[in-house]
Amino acid sequence: MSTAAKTAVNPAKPAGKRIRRTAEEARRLILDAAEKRLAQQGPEGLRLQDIARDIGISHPAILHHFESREGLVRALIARANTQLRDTMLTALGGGHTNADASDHIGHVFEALSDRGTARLLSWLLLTGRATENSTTHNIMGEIVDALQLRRAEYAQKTGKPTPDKEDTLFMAMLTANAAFGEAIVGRQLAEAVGLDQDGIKRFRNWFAKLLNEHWDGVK
Amino acid sequence: MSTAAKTAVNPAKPAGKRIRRTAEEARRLILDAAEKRLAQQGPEGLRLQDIARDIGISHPAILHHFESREGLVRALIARANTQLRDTMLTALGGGHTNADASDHIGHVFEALSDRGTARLLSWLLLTGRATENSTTHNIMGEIVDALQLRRAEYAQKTGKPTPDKEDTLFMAMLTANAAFGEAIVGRQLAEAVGLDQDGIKRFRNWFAKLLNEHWDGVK
DNA sequence: CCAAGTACTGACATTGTTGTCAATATAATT
DNA sequence: AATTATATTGACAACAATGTCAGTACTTGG
Repeated sequence: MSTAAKTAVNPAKPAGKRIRRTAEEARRLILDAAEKRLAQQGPEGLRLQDIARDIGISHPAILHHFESREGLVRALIARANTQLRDTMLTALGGGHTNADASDHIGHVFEALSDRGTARLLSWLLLTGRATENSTTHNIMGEIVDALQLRRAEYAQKTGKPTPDKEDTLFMAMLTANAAFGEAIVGRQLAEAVGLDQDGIKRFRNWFAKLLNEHWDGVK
Repeated sequence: MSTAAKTAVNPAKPAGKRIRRTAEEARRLILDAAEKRLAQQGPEGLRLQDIARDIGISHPAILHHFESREGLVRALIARANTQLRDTMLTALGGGHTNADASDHIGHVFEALSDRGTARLLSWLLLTGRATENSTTHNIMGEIVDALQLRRAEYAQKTGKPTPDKEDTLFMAMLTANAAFGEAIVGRQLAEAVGLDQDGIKRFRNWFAKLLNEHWDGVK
């Protein structure tokens, strides 16, 4: 009986200007927006509709580029990982041939805690999603190796014995832990004890110095 | 009109044994289950139906005890905070009159990273829910004060000058950051570099020793 | 043993979010 | 200019999660 007249949609289609990006551009835009929301509002702020609204597109567009929400998350993980590795390696590698290692560790520290990278990765780890990802594996290994190399050079130059590799590993681990911790509780903690931005800077310097002392003075 | 015959529900009510707890017991049970799920599966694992299923009740029961999901979360925050403070203060206060401060810091470290407390708090911080809570405020302040006191005593006993309070603050901050970091990335990092449980223990000892050296050797 | 209070449940309402689909607009190519 | 490819959209479908409600069963106090 009343089966018909259901296909009629909207007779008036005024037609609008539509921004059309390249797939790559669109993906980048979406990932940026997603990352921002994640860093600002935490895990529960990752809703397709919100992200879409943030950049003025419709949410199916996101689905078009990433298949599913899960796909978006995966892409987010992948990008965060490569970004992290790049930042880390340049922080360790480029130019600073003469600087000591605690300086390098400081760079690693900043690479981790700056931007939302650490927060993002923290969430991924909290949700248990980054388990299968082996990138962390390689990163940590590379860093420790690089550090150990520098320490060996430094030790030879100053005539001291080459430090134990586990000691280097622990320095790197402490740095990573502290950096992640700062990314999460840093702001809270800082304002809890009345530290301003400059105080945080002093803290980082203090930490670098602590590592330096240890670097020089290890048995 | 077919308005009637809609009130008829289930004619057969076999009646079943029903477990009835005291309100307090029920609340504790629910909070435990919620905490467990949060620690295991992260933020997205906090669904009323799941929690209810875990302990064999219906999800409206949870709502009955906590008003709303938000109420449950609040209760979770409150309990985590008091638990944390209690653990911290006993770790700092009781009995260890002669132990040095890095030992105390070790206790704080473990109090934070043991159980799921740090993970739980991390999630709360990541979602920005613990902002208004002033407990962190007091905790951190108390700890730093207590530490500073011990350092002053220690300094006087060994004839050294009383160390700067900011130095103590930074030691506490580093410890907190590292503990939180370890709670989140610790396991990942450890297995990434091939550290077993014993290795993690060695790392903690190493860290305590590092703080000890600094404690003694500060200018 | 009766009554009152309340922990608890099943069914339903409501809302919000992901995902699907056909249609449309825009850029690139011929 | 016409054709092809695809980025984009609005409307709808499907589902999941919180919340509501009337009614049920257990405990306690008289």
